[in-house]
Amino acid sequence: MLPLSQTTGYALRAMRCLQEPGGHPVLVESVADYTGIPRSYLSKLVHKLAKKGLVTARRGHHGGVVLARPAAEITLEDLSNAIDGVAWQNRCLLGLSGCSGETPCVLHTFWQETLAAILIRLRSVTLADMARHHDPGVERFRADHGLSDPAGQRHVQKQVVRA
Amino acid sequence: MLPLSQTTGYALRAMRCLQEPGGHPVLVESVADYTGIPRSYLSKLVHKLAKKGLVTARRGHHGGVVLARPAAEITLEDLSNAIDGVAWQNRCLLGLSGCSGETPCVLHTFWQETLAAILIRLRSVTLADMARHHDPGVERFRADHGLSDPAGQRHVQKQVVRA
DNA sequence: CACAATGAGGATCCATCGGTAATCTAACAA
DNA sequence: TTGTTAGATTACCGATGGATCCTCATTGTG
Repeated sequence: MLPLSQTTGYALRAMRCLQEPGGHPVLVESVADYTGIPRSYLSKLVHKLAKKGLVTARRGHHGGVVLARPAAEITLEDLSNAIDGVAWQNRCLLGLSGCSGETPCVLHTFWQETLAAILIRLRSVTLADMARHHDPGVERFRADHGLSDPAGQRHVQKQVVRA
Repeated sequence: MLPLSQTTGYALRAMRCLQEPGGHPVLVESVADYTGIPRSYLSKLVHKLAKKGLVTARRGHHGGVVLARPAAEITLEDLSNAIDGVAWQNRCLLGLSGCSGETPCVLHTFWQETLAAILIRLRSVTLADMARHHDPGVERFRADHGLSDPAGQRHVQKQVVRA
């Protein structure tokens, strides 16, 4: 019922390897080799992300994939919505089709507050935040592919969530 | 990756129809008819809940299902754990098998805090809380089956969750 | 004991998700 | 134009979750 599928994890890992808009395209194959994500599956995933406007893909010589927006403007929520959709945010916890704001089920308010808290957190983390976190693997990858190093800081921004 | 499957919703709806330990057993078929949950599927679900020690089922004449613990001592977390298990609580958001407390991924702390917040909320709601919420449907069901009315208050206890 | 009531359990079906492989097609270079 | 290098597309496989049907096993009643 809740999202954040394995594929969303793939998307996160893959997009960490990409350049900001205008930068050098990276091959799907390179990303697959480095991350361990199956190539064919990653190819479809990239295509999906392209359709959602999160990345730009070009075929042929010097083709590859680039971020379609600055990393600082791509949140975990964007990824989740692109891949898992938003249907789960409207589903009744009890599975009642008639449950809504006007005719709420016993747990309607409780559940909506829970979902809101989750979404706030997902919205608080961007790709840029992830890049700021020290990660030898990704840094080596970027170096190997002649990509810019986005930053040097540590740790994802600490967040406080209230119901 | 996250739990709270459709089946967990079924379990919630079904267990709301049951009596406290020592009370009258209710037929699986009655619960199925009232809730709309498919009988055969509910039968298996009840069996699973029985194995997990949440309900007691007896076959034959005057058989049926009863809660194995007081409704006030059965939380949403209990239901979730019984049906969806706890594996999702230990999975890395990025899907990295090597991610753990000692070798955390970029989002390890963020994700653990998110899960903790969710669990706190799930732990804060009991079957008894749900019963206190006014619900004509369930009340009619209980009356039809000669079951006690657990309370008369309204609304699930308001919860505050902090990261 | 025989029968009826009632949960337990097996076989099977269908949709979705993760995954694989082969082929098609756009982009560029020589 | 021809060939090579990419991503795009299609078909298909296997595992899992939800669901159905039919039969088995247990429990109480007369």
